[in-house]
Amino acid sequence: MEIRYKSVSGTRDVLPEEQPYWRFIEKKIAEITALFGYQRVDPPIFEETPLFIRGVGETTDIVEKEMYSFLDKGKTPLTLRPEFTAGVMRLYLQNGLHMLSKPVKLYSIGPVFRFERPQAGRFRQHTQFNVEALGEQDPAIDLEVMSVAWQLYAELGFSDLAFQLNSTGCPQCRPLYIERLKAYYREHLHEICEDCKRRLERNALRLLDCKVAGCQPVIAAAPVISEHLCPECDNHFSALTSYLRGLGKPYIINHKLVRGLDYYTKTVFEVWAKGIGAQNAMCGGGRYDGLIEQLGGDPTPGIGFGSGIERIILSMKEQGLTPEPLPAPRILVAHAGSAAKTAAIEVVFRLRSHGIGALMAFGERSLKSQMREANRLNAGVVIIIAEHEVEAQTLTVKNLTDGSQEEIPAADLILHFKTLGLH
RNA sequence: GUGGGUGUAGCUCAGUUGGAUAGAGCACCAGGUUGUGGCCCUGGUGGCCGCGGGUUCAAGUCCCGUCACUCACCCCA
Repeated sequence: MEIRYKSVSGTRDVLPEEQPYWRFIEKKIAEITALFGYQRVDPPIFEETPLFIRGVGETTDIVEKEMYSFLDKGKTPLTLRPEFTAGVMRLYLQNGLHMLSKPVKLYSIGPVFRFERPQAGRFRQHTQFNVEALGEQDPAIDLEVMSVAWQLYAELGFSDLAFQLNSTGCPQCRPLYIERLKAYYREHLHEICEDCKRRLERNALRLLDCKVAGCQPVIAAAPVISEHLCPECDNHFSALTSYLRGLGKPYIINHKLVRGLDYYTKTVFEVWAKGIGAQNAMCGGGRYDGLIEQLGGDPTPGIGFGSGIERIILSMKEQGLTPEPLPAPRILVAHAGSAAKTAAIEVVFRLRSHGIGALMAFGERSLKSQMREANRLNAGVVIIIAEHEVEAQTLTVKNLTDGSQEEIPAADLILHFKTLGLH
């Protein structure tokens, strides 16, 4: 066999063996969002390119070099969404959701696309669970949004979780802090790596999460943003942390936690996990109070997060967390002889029409082979039909768990299995 | 864009300092007496050894190139 076509770099196939993870996570998401009162929206996978340029930020890496952008046949510049937030904000404004009473609480789930070099826990197409709460500045909603993520991971079986938490300030206080940070770094220019020299001019906040060993002492002594917040941001942050303490949710204030996207203000947070390679964030998000106005709406606060499903699954596997199994038919119908095969087909369809899952043994193979198949498929019961059963108008029902078998009238088929509770 | 690692059966991998028809386990198929699974036994299907070039009497093995995958940096979920 010659493999002529293969999947595109950075994309992956989700095979049957991994499906239980996906169905389990989707089920938990549906339950938890319902519990918290979040409503699902599904924006399209592609939007006009300028939406993302404005929404994500012109100078971010995502916009500068990671977007899947193209012209359609009408020459309209389009882009496969690199994240959810911009599209959800567009959806919110265009459909008049901003006229609803606040907060408007929304979630989405689906693929996003970024042209990056793939590595462990990072793909060019990955799936995000995305939550947004719009129109509310109360720090209690920061807590609520974070708790959606928290509860999801907890119900999937994760333990010992802690939020990484920080505030990135607002347009009032952040620029002052950035100036302080830059001034500090200029005094230490000779001690930092080349990348940091570049960051100093392009994206100063990123200086704080450089991983080069030589830069660590400089980072450790750098000015800390939490000491440079304006009174409003400071109050917001301390209220949030007091709520977290009140609930007994562990959190770690991480002065080095910054977001790569321009729109974040005040609260930023991540949840870290093991088993996803050098990537540690299973979830990342924060507050973006200026974004909606920037996209043409009225000034509206907002907060949200994105969580990568593939990373959740990687981490579940790493930690040995198993999903619920998917339902599968427990009955296989085996047969020997052409009259028996016709009867077998009828039995399979009769079972299914009564909501009882059943599998047909295809082809004309030995009973032994069909029994092996039943075992492989994890069937609990095999119905055997051969010449004798056809003549006697009966069915042989074998229980694979204990090996017992009995012969029942063919007419009693449905009654028999309803009584067994196998449907 | 930069660096490291790896390319042998559907999957996980052996393959000794270059040497004969390229192997194992798993998976798949068949058989192990009349119409019956799991365990076990036997047999079978399945590989341009990533691709191209070079060195050599001889290349899966050595050299060069190339592509792919992978991990890490950058950045991010």
